[in-house]
Amino acid sequence: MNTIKAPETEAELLARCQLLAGRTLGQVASDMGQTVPENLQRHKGWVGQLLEAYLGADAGNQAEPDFTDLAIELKTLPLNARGEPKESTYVCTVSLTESGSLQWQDSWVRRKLSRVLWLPVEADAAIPLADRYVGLGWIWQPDAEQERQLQQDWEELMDRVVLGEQAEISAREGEYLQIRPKAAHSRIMAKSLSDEGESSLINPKGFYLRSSFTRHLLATQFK
DNA sequence: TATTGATCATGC
DNA sequence: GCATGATCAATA
Repeated sequence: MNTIKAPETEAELLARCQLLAGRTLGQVASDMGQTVPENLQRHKGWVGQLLEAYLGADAGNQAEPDFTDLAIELKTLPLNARGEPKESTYVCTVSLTESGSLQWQDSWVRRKLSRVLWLPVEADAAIPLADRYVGLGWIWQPDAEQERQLQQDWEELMDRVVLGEQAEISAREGEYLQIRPKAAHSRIMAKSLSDEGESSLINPKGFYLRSSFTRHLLATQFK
């Protein structure tokens, strides 16, 4: 499979996005010397990893932005048949052990979302994987209002994590940012901090952006 | 049918 | 196990 060097400037990255726009996943996979899986049931991260490779993301599975030099995070935006975001977007794992002293300003969520390259991709189940078109990506930074919304949700959720209530947090909480299970399966256990400062075992959780939030981003970008 | 909770692949 | 990349599928 082919390897592509990381873009050196934001302009170079955007130029690559323009090459990508209007092409199908099958064409991109072919360029990269990859084969398209039959479906995504056993390849859930395939689209994201293919596009990372095509654009030259260099962070691999490190806890860093995809384009380390540019400090830009790449996220695909799966679209349904109506051209709206189909799924919530995974942001990062909930910090299990360092939750106590964390401030929004240096939180993992804020860092990851400070500069995001959104890349819309068709994800309607009726379209064969290889025939799905990639849209035009754009670089987003939260405006004051969006950041305020995210910070508010984040602080409410983190308050409960700090109180040792992480195990009880449900995906119903948070207006734009939610916490959901994030694991290989529901029986694996990770360390968390209980209210007594003891460690307890729960299943790991992650932060997600609700599709209502990304839908708004999309509408603002292409209005 | 939208949403919540569960699950799949990969690298170290 | 935990980080990356997400979508699947049961349920409300």
